[in-house]
Amino acid sequence: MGESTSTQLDQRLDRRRRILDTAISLATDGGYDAVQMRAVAERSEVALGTLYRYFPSKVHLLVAAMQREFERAEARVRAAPVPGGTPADRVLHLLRTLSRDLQDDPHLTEALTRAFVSADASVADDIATVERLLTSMLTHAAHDAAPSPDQTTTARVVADVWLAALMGWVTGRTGAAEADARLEKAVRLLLPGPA
Amino acid sequence: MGESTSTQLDQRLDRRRRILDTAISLATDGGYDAVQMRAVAERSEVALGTLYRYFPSKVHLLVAAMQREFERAEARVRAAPVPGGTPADRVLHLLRTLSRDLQDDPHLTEALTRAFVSADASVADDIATVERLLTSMLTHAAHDAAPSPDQTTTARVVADVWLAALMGWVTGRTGAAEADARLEKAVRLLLPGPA
DNA sequence: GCCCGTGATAGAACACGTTCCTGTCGGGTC
DNA sequence: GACCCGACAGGAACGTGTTCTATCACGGGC
Repeated sequence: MGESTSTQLDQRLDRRRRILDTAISLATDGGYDAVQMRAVAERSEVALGTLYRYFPSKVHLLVAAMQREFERAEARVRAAPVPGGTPADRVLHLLRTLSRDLQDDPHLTEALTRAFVSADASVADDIATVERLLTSMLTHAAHDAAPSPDQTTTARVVADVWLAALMGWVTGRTGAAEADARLEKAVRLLLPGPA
Repeated sequence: MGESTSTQLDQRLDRRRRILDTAISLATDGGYDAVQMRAVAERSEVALGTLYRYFPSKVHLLVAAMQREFERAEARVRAAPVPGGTPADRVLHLLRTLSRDLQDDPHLTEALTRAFVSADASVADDIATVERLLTSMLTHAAHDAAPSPDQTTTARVVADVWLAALMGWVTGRTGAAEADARLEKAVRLLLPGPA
């Protein structure tokens, strides 16, 4: 019975993984609009109702996918120390790494960003998790030790600016270069670095 | 003929004004979801196709409404000098005024914010206009003279944080008080003020 | 006076997110 | 072994943003 229970759990986890994989794949190919719930269900070989049982909306699905991606990114960040002499340098290095990853998959970035910004109160928990992962990466890059409340606030401000830059880039309002420049400006204003 | 031409133009402008009024009214009552294109058309007494001729999408419509609201706000800001002894104080005063206006109409704020963040490349121009109005208000509050490029960048960063705070508030992720606190923190970090 | 193009109207039609219903199956209970 | 229950498959149905079609009204040029 222990075995059969774990098999059921395995099936459930496997379905969930397949769904998230499909969502990421469709998003990578065609962005937010290409992640159509019927298509996700078909390619994941689950019924539409089952998809909705696992993720109660398209936004939930994509934010969950974002969460998984961020967890992997955070693991990578934790694995190796962030290079750079000052907190500002290290944070910028981290942000540039993230930006590069994102720009490698523009459609995926567009899909996840659109989902993130169109999340409503019902997704607040998942959004909070993503926010925590991001600020955690930032404070880890800025300071080795546990961050002070003040440093956490600063990290959140940086995250805000990053989100806004991402939005500007996704909506074609600002080029990648300008987004980077604005981000650098903000970080140098906010974090200690060389004069 | 001069008269008839101007009559046609008047009709066009009047239709546009009616549509925007309706959108604002519906948004004020019920937020983003209540601004349904069929309802806007009916209450504005235009056909659905006409509505789409004037505004090619719901997002365009709401961003145009946002633009009109911001133009009015900017006129008010320009009309009287912003009180406060330091740039930081003045900017915070302005932001608090704006926040109060917004919190007076939470549904309208939700509607306009959702539209703003779900804008795609086809709305880039209107979005840019809104951004200009906002940064213009900010630099006007911070400095009397024409702003330097550096000051403009700072204003944009403040605008980014403001947008992020707005999103957090709209999505129910952060309370109004916390949003205000984060904004204050950011402004004091970014702008010159009392030590 | 007549014709034509332009923009308006009414309404059907379509796309996709979401909900709902019905039947089926596998696994635990007695 | 019979039974029951919860989860899933398959698919219809619904709501709303968006598009399309058919028709009409008006104002300017011949």
